[in-house]
Amino acid sequence: MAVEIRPSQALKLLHDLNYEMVRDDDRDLSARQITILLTVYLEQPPHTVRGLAAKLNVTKPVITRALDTMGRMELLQRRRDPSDRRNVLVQRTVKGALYVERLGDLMVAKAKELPL
Amino acid sequence: MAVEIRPSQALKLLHDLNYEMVRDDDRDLSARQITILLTVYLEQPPHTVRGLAAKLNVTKPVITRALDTMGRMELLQRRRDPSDRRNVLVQRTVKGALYVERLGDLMVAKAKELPL
DNA sequence: ATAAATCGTTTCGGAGCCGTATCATTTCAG
DNA sequence: CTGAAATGATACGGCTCCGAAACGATTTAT
Repeated sequence: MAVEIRPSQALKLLHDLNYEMVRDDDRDLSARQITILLTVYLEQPPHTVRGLAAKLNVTKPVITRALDTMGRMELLQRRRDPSDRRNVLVQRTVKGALYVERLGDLMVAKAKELPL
Repeated sequence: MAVEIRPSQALKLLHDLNYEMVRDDDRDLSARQITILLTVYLEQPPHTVRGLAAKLNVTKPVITRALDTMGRMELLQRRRDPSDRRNVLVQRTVKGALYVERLGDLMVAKAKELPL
């Protein structure tokens, strides 16, 4: 039981966070894209297209397209698996790491500002 | 300083929350839609199209379309302002209140499960 | 009364994402 | 060595959303 938070605080935190993301960025990531990004950055590699699709309960093209988009944004990158060249390994990037770090810091800051 | 949370916890919370929303719902709300919804439910009325557009730094048609979509979902409803019939007042619905409540509870539950 | 301003909606062409089905490449089994 | 299986990418038609511009309805100012 690490983090104690009340529903009204949780909702305000969620609001403030989304608000910042909508206001700052022109293009905001979808819930699916954020989930993919955070999965790659928080969970143990390796991450494959098939594995991510199964984990998120979506079809493979969804992952492929998300990798196209987030690859263009340089938040994630593809790497062919050398040991089985059918696989594509999804890996972090410097830019993506900075983005995720900024997101975590923003959330911490917003949580600190919450009223009792 | 109400809620203390570390960046790694914040990111995991964000991940888990988005993960649930992606897995459960077929159609997930965009960041913009969530922000509009929570603004209406958390901040003081009245909420107008123009006011919401200015607050979120988006164009008016974005709000109109979001109201179309979330109106079809019965999460929000439009009401003509009787005192100035040019205005549209954005109001809560029973279904929307339940949705928001469920969202807050889900976030509280996920926060509770976070590792130290 | 008429013109200007305000407000929300609609239209338009363009872009992104969806799921299904299919494809090329690579690996594995017989 | 050849055919089946596995993996990720692509083609397709459909749907939603986007910003800019134009529009109708209403209110306010002259």
